[in-house]
Amino acid sequence: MRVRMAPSPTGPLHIGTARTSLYNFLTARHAGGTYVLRIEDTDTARSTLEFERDIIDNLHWLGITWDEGPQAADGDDIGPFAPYRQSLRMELYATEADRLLASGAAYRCWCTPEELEAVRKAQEALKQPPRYNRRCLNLTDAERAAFEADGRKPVIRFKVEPEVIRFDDLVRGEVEFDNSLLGDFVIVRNDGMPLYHFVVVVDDEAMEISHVIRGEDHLSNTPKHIALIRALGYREPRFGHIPLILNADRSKMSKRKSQTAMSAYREQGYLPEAMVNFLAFLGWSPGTEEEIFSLDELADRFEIDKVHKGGAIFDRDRLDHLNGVYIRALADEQLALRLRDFVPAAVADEDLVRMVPLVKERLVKLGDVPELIGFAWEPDDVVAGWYEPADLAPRKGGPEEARAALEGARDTLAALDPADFSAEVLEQRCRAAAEAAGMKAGDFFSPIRMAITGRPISPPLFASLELLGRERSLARIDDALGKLGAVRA
RNA sequence: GCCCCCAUCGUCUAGAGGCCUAGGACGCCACCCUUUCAAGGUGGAGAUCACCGGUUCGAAUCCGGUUGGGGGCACCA
Repeated sequence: MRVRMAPSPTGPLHIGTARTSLYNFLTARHAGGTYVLRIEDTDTARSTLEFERDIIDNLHWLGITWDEGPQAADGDDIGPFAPYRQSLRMELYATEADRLLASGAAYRCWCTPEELEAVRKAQEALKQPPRYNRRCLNLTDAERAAFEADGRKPVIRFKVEPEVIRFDDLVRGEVEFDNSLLGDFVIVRNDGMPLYHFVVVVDDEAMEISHVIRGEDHLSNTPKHIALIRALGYREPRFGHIPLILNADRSKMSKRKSQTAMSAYREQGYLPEAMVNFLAFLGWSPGTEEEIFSLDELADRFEIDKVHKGGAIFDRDRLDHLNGVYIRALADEQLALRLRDFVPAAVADEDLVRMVPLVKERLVKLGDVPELIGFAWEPDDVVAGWYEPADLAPRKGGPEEARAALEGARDTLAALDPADFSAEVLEQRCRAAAEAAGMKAGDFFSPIRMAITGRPISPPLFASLELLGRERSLARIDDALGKLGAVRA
């Protein structure tokens, strides 16, 4: 089995392309087949090396690897059928187009876009299906010469025969189309650039692809491909059309309505293993109630014929949940490593590891870490700037309660030997201080929380104090007391 | 407009004629735990399986139609 993914570098790696790539990858891995990456960059106006780099990098990030094709955006292609970039395979396409021309399966057409548009309009007015009227199919030599003399450059059209095309789709079963409804489509532009429907067929044959797994948006293009395959005398691969990933309104997932660039998810701190797990289940399930799967486990269990037919909405809530599951499953040191890029470089690695237990079960995305525990590395005055004096008051109480709690906390912390500055001792002493002040624990702790973390919600208070240390904790409590005093004066 | 595909809780799904008074998960609600927020635990609401007909002793599962949704019909991919 040889499968391939064929992204077009006309944009960053799209969630849908990633899922299609994943399904291809899993299919290949499951069967012990070969996986090929081919870059479809025949649209030179829109293709860029930057996008190619983004696609390859993010595919690698997900853990998807391939046996043949470019391994890096600016690296060499590896594999027996190199090159794997279509822009480098022009001679082959030219040769195959010539074969089609020679056999009469294709012909040159000199119609201009304006003429084509006029014909289309007329057909629509007559409620006829809009398709090419074959004006150039049987031109005389004189007519062709006239067009050439006119400076017109011809496109090459494939002559679609009126026949019913049937195929057994890997996920949809028997499907049939009536090609007599199709117009003769263009396979080579008038600037000599071959077009998608043509090159995809030529390359799949050249690269000996046995299974073509792609999005459902290509289902109705398949009869064109099969017609081309037959005209060229190629072997017909198996086709499998997987359902589309949808926007919340059930239209095809688009940049307009959803976040579609994989890099955006990566930057927010989604874990690749969570993304892979999530994507895999958008249109497939193992048929059991298990739902946490690693890439290897997926490769083991995935079967293309168990893929669903209906499209699936991209559900952020579910992705968030899965991401949390994967974050919590990480060992502290591992999580610290993953968090590295989301925390200022000035924060020492060992300090970062100490922060992990405080944030681990609160993180939805790695990128949430500054919001959760930024107080640990931000300077005291910055943290003090996060709240107003009034925010120090406990839920039920005012400045007086805040002052009482803060003063009680200051005395308690000041009396502690630095060696005893642990969450456990802190909690014990502070509870005692709350009782001495005649306050409920919650009311007593909340002003302290605000003073220490600058926020009304935070990781556990005493662990936060321990993390910060005695001096910085005291300084922040004094800052809070100062803000309180300023109000009173 | 034409062609094709699809259709189970709001969402992702289990379900291949009797195991289904339709199961799980996310989200939502309540309670428990608790210094806040999470995490965790327990419970709950939520689907006449789009609708109508047919086949069958029996249908979410098979067939037909209807409706709804989606995709495709480029000198884009």
